[in-house]
Amino acid sequence: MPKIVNHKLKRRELAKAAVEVISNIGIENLRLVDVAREIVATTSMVTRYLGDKDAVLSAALDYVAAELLSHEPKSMSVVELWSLLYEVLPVDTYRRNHWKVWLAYWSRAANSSELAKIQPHYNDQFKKNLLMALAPHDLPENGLSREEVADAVCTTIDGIAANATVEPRSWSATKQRRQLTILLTPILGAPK
Amino acid sequence: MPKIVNHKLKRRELAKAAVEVISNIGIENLRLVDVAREIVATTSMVTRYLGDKDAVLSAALDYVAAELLSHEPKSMSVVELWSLLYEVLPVDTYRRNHWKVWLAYWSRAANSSELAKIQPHYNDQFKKNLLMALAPHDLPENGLSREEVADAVCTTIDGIAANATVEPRSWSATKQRRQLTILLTPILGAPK
Amino acid sequence: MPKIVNHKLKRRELAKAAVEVISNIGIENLRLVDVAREIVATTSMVTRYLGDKDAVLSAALDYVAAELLSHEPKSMSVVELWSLLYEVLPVDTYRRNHWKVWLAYWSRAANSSELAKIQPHYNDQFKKNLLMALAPHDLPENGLSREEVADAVCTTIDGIAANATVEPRSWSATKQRRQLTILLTPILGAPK
Amino acid sequence: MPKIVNHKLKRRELAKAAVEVISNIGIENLRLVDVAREIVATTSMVTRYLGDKDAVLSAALDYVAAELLSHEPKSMSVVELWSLLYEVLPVDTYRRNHWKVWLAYWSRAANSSELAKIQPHYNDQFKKNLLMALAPHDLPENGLSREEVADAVCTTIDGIAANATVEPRSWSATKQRRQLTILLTPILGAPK
DNA sequence: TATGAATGAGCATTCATTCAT
DNA sequence: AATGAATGAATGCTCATTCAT
Repeated sequence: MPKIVNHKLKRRELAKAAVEVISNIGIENLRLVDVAREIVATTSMVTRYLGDKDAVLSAALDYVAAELLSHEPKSMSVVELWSLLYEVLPVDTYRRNHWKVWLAYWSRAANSSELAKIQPHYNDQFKKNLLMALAPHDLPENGLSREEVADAVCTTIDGIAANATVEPRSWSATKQRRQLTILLTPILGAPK
Repeated sequence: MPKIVNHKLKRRELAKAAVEVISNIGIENLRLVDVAREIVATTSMVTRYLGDKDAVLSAALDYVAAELLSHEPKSMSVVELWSLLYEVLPVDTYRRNHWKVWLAYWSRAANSSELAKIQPHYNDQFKKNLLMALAPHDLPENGLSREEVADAVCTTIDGIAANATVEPRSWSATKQRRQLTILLTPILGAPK
Repeated sequence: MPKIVNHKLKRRELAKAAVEVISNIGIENLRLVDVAREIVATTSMVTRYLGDKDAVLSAALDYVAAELLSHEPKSMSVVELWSLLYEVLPVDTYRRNHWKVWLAYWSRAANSSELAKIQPHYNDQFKKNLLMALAPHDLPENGLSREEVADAVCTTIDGIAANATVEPRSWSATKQRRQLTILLTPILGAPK
Repeated sequence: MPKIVNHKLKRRELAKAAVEVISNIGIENLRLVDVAREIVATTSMVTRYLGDKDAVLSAALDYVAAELLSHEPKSMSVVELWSLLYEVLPVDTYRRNHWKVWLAYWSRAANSSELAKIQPHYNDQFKKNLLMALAPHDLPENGLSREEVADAVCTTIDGIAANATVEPRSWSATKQRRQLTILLTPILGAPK
């Protein structure tokens, strides 16, 4: 009987390698062979387990999104909520690398209806988790629907992340958190 | 006798073509020859006047940024300020195309210190204009520095634009403006 | 205890699958894995039972030739003879698929002495059957040897089949039979 | 000003090279680089002037068809007509090589509607020339339409050529001509 | 200055074959 | 006997770049 491999695991391993490569050299320079070398595999294995170049980006996105969505959906205190949001920002190399994958995705998705289909899936999930977290809280009286609040959170995070990923020098962790606080306090209530 | 060409004009013409191509097929698929064909020129002219692929992107970005910065820096009424911000959003195909260039830029700039140098230049200019516009106004009492206010504006616009460009279907012009209003009213004061 | 398989049967099964694939996608696009999938087997089984690509084509040819030669060699009436010839033509999808295998064979055999060896074997058999069928009949007085008659029959069938397989639209069953009748009546005598 | 090349001529030169390669190693083994080497060019030139692999076959077919159709369409004596038909057969290496291209075409055209479109074009032209050649003659009284006569000629030639190309050893020039005579005399009248 | 022919490195992709189990 | 994982050579095709005119 032949060797049996865990496909899911292999895919995950290769997806992680893809994240590494994309964040290091960028999607535009990504060669399948780079992804392969990252884990000492062959190009053929990349195409076998992940597929073509767009599929590689897809898998990479899936990998980083999984992390964003890794926390259990549950109601949480205001303090927990804010710390969750702070954690998502590209405040260190690790997070920044993940955001680079998002930027790469945005760029390609803008011209690929196939890829564009993917983001809503993750976004919806993230917003659903968010709404669950907010569930028990009284939000400031500002006449916003919960849906609008969720969108505002996503928007703000994306805006900060885009800038901070491209210009990490001028967007310190402190500055990122400060901006998040400025924009979302009126909507979520102060982090306190 | 050599033909005399207006370099500046030729560059601009080619840069516009580059914007067209990037927004149509994406930076990752852009070939120099596509840019050339857009205005019935040759590849050689693209490299002569613009340079390599990164330079083409640079020129395209310059072209779309020029529009953002086209309005005269001057103080303006609150109404004027808000309408300026509304106009920047990717609410129609034309604007969306311009934002696609920004997304392409973010993606590559995240891995090219050369390209990363460019954005701050435009951002600073935009923020300077913004501060000049805000100059005579009393902002809401919220303890923010003018610098922070300007950053918040940029951040919000970028966040909305990123989402709306990738998913134009679910981000109507109305929804974009509503989000902008929600996030910036506490900071700039109500548009009214 | 090793599983006992009927080699002959397995070969036949795979050969049939090869015919299917060749007539569907063409020999030039045929991948061993396609043949395998056709009967839910593995590539390894194809190579084990049939061999490499040329061997696969060989087996496919053998499969379709077997059908041509399936009728018992025997003397037959003129009516029977003509109906046999009519049946060989690519008048329906099934027959056309078989002829596609012959066309594929011709193409490769023209440059492979190995493959070229095969056809004479089938042709001789077919002609022998034909001569046996003709045995009791008085052919038209035209001074042809029996060998030449047999060649003429083969030639005519091949010529019609080549055209009708490539352009089924303009070669209806009626037209094929008509052409056969036109060309062979002077040689075999009228069908009726 | 750059060097200007005669595209038509270059295409023709490359098409000839393609014919050479196809007849030497077969379409299934044809690599673009082989075609290129044949005339000391590069792969890029092949794709530039001819296109992809199917286009190469197309061009090769066009080249050999041009020869078949090279004679001026005109009415001719019976003797001239027969000698024209004799000349078309694969009686020598040169002609056989051309027929190999047709066999390669048949094989692929059977599964490519794109390629299948091509043959009728040449066939119609050939038949038109044929009809013009036949115009002044009284054909044998056999109740055939001129169209049917033309088809019978094509069919016979194709049938002989297919066999003679695959098995040149057993299909001498004499045998080919003899077969042609046998089959077409009742239709066209004796060659004499 | 401008053209476009020619180059050739680069890369994704395909697929027969090998081999461990 | 059979599986299927892994390999890696092979190759079509792309495209920036060079260069002669």
